[in-house]
Amino acid sequence: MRDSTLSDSTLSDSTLRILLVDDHPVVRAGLRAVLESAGRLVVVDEASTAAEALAAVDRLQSTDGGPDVVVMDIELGEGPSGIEATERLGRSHQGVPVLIVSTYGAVSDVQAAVSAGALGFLLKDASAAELRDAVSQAAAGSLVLPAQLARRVLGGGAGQEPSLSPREIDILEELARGRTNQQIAAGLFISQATVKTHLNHIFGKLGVGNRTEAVTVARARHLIRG
Amino acid sequence: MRDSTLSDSTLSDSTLRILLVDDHPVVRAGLRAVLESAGRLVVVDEASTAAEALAAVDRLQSTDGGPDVVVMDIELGEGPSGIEATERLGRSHQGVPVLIVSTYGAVSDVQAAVSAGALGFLLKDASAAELRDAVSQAAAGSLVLPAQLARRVLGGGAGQEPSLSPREIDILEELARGRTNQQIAAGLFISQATVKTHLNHIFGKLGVGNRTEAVTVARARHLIRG
DNA sequence: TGATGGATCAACCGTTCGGTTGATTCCACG
DNA sequence: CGTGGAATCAACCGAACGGTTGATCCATCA
Repeated sequence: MRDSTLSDSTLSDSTLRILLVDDHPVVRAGLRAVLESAGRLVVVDEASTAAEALAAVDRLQSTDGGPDVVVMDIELGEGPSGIEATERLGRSHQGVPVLIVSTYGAVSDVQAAVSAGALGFLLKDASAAELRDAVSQAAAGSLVLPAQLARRVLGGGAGQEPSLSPREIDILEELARGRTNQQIAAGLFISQATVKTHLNHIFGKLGVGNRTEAVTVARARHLIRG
Repeated sequence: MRDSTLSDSTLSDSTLRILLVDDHPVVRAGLRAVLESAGRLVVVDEASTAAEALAAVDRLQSTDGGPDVVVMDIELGEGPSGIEATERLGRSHQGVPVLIVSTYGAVSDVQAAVSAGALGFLLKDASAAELRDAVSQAAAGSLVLPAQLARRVLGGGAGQEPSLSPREIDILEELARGRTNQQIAAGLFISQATVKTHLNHIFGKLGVGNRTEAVTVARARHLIRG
């Protein structure tokens, strides 16, 4: 499955190969420094966008057996968010453990991350040891949630996070740009009727009543960039 | 935490001593890795809050001649922001060059940083080379602003940043929550006509054509929370 | 193979929004 | 003391939105 000179099992003391995904070079350097400081973890590649991340996993899987863990920032600048990237990874490359790191610990973010298939959610103010432990746990298939987050997320114990389809995300992105239904229809080569159908589905899934609120909620849940 | 064997003058090609201020251990590690990768820069101390930063500068100045540059995150978690810390540093320890780093490049943030006395404003997605150059420039007393930010701040082409009135901000906050004009009117104890008037002013000032886009632009410019 | 869910489209209808014009009050600034 | 900006309100109208129902096509999946 991976570097055969070390081990071909998933022994807990073998080297863990990590793919870093963050749009900030500084943060990537920091994560790399922290992760590699203990010796057992090694960063085999870095990506700064969702697209790069997908490509990197592809490449790594076809040549090296793939990364053991993907450490992904929830925020990736312009393009798709870390949540979206995680969802896509889950659909195309099942079984790759993703650890989401974020600056803030909004309950909705954590829920969105877990719904998207992430095997962990860490804050950027986590200590080096916490980060390394979380990576190990994720590699072993365990879900890692710091106590303070877990309490808030599980304590609230509400409903499930409904997941939006890729097309619905497209619509949402257009919405955020202030486009009218007509403009969205033209831009996506579909009819206004279809746009309205998607919109109604989106409103239902997000629990909102209009487009403006939909954008706000989508942003808060990192479903779209921004 | 430092290295007195290198130099005690401020010659331009001597080692530059840096104080890092950021509340995220990962980001500090990243900044340190990037800054020290070239050899001429050395991080002599780190702080995670404004108070720690002030204390660190105090200590460094009384024992070693102080840091040559303070690299400060604009966001420092709970306590005072990097902007506030910069202001305080300017009042109590004149002459310490501060370089602000931020995730976003809101014009208002840049203006606030410069007003507070910062000698530079960098985005976290800056390259390693940009960061190191900016530190050198700041140490030499020059203001460093990446081209893309400078253009926006100095109004290269467009116009001034239109300022919204407090009432308009109120309206904008309600907009972001997805409220209808009727709901906004009720919530603010005014008529729908007034809401519409404010809305039209807002659209004009922000250069947008509808409420959804207005919220997006307002958020991007940090005019409202979120 | 039937079921499910995503994506597409249509027609209808009431509500809300956005644009415009014009007006009044209040306060700050010079 | 006038000027101007901010905030308030009214009335009108066309355009856009939101809700609803119902339908087709297609891929995936049990």
